[in-house]
Amino acid sequence: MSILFAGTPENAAVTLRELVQSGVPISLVLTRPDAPIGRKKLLTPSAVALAAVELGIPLVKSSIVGDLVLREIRERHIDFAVVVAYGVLLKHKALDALPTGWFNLHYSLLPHHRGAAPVQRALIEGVTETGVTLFKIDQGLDTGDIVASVPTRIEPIENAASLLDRLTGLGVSLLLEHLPKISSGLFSLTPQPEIGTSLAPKISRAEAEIKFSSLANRVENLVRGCYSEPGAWAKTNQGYDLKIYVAWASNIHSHKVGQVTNEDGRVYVSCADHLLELVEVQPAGKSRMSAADWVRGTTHPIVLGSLE
RNA sequence: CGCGGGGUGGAGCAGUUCGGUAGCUCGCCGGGCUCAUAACCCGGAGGUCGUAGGUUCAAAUCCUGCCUCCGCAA
Repeated sequence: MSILFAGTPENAAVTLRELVQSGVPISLVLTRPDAPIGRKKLLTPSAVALAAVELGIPLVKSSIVGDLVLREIRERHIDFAVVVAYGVLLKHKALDALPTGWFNLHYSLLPHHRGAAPVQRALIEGVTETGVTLFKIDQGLDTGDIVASVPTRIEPIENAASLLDRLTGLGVSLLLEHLPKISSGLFSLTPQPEIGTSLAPKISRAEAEIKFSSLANRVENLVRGCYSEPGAWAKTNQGYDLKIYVAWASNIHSHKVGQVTNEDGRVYVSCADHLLELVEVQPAGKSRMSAADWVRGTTHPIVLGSLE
């Protein structure tokens, strides 16, 4: 038995480590190539690449599953692949290269939230339930037949980062339960429902801009969904952008939209209906800080949002 | 050489344009008022102003190099 693991970001690396620790026979790891990161454009290996090296597992870095990669796969007699946030769409040539197929762990209850940002979208939309789905990859975007899934309730305090952490754990359990079945061929495939499909593309910076003319809990959802990347943000009347990392909708009636007020040591910004309490923010060019600290240092009244 | 903003007592900032012995809002310590308090009053400690050099009678402030944190863009 020989399994390929394909993935790129941190939660995929966590999954890889857990699987290996539990004795899953992973004989090859596939990840995206080193990418330039940050202002200095330092070529940085992916989290999965680092994990593979650490675990001593053969590693292939490629964003194209072409002949070179497929040769590696054949040489190692890979039976099937587990894909967790690899970030590359597979063509049929690649899909056909494995006898049993490629299986993707997706962080939503398919067919909801197909695409790159299922966790963030679920939070932004304010749904109360999501989950993890294991499915066999076909040529579509997260459209393959389902092996298994597990639902979970979204807690009111969760953000994209903490929810992803939790889903990662659920995903590992789901894999540990079903990989043996896939190995032995004792699994069944269920086509995804045709109704209820939705797409969850990556969150753009433009989408992460807060409109304080919307309801406070909608803004809160955006803040939670955008944590910590890309980070919900707004323009200030001081000329710089402010990222808002943690904020909670209150039931206090709002004043003038976008106006920042300081009451009883708490910092609020007015939305359409209620005040949103700001907890943790980051002015452009500064480090993250508590909203109280941010307000303490300001010398003029602050208004958030585009001044139109 | 992609664009840009910072580094000032424990925290967040002002002061830098027009050099001249460090300020604000908090926190902390002590005391007071109070049934009590995160409220109020009085007092106190705490800073080589990132770092190295230069200009000057005098540098947080002007000039040069370096370190470092961060936003945008990729």
